[in-house]
Amino acid sequence: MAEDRRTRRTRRALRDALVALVMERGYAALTVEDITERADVARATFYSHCRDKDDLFTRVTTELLQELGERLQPLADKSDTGFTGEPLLALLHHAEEERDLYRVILRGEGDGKPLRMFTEEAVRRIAAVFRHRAEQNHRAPRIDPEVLARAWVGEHCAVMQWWLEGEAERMPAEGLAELLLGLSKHGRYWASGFDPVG
Amino acid sequence: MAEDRRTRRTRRALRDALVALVMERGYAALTVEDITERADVARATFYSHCRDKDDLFTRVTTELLQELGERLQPLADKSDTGFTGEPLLALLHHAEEERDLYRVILRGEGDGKPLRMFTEEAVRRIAAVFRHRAEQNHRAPRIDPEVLARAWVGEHCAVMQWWLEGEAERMPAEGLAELLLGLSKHGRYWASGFDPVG
DNA sequence: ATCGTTTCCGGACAGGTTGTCCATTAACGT
DNA sequence: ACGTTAATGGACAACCTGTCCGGAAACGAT
Repeated sequence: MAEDRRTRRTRRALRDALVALVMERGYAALTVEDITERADVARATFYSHCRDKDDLFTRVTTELLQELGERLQPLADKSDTGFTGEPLLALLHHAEEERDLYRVILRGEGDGKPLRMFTEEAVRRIAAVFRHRAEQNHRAPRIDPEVLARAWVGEHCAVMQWWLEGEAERMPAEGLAELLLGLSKHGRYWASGFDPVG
Repeated sequence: MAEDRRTRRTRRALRDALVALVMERGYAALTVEDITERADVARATFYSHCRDKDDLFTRVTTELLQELGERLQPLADKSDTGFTGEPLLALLHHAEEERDLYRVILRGEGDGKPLRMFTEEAVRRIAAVFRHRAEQNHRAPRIDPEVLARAWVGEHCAVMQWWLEGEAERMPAEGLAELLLGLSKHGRYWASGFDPVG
């Protein structure tokens, strides 16, 4: 009643084939047949699982997001200050484990929907954090939490992408988390060793 | 000897048709024939100008980037502190004028190349600014200028996208420039009215 | 206004990809 | 072992692509 072993195998194979091939040739260049061939699955079978290429990518992204959510769940409750330290670190570790998939998503491969799903989800979470802060804080925020969240996500995605794309050995996740926290707290002027005048 | 009036007309028509149609239906759903039909140009003519759809989008993006560069050129020389105030404002005004094209690019439409062209160009410029600062500054930067630049671009693109996608009347470019400057200088903790503890 | 050149047109072409169908075979869970 | 469910392979029309061509039209320069 749970789930047929065959469907599990097929879906996994399609997922892996997709990620591998996008890394090799880029999403746009891929044919459904390329994917099924690599996955060692009949082309007709593909269509009994997904509407099309985009649909496959979307499903894979959804799975990833759900898995990430399950990891963040327990951590979000503990730290009331929001997305500091532990949750951020969990994200980075997850990205390291699923490196290729993260790379492919952050590059904006596909119709752009996967990246949009990822960022929108992130914006929702982070905006909630900023709003939460605003509540239990005396001062009103200087900038709309929604905008702040988009800024946060934009910066973090860009840096994460740089981190994941690096050829050489990567900086440890802990180091990157420190770096990002520093940026959030003090801004880029501070980070560049520059004294703001204005 | 300059350029044939016909080619100018054709290229412009193709460019406008592309932008309009991507806004309406999204890049992926477009056919070369859709574009030529909207542009009122024969399909064969399209191929005497561009290799394919992606090529057209790439060319359009190149033009935009060049135009932007020409506007930034004179300003970059004046302000030695780098990308503060005027150049940022010029960027925002340019984005406002070419709103739809900017939107389409920032959404990551196409094969993602246009967005990559845009961000890579931006990273180059901004990284140069951070390096320049590092030189004529006593303290060494706390974070690699390259990373700092990617963070800058990620944040700014995200906020710009939010700004350009807004349905209602937008905040004036001057206001947004202030906001972004504040983020660069003081970080998001400051912006959220939150006192960094660590 | 004419003339040589360049671009545009429109129609046709083969090749590849898509998404759907179906009858048959194989694997599954119980 | 049995009934059910999924995978297979092959065939199908529809569509889109990129390329080619001869003829018509627009161009810039004289």
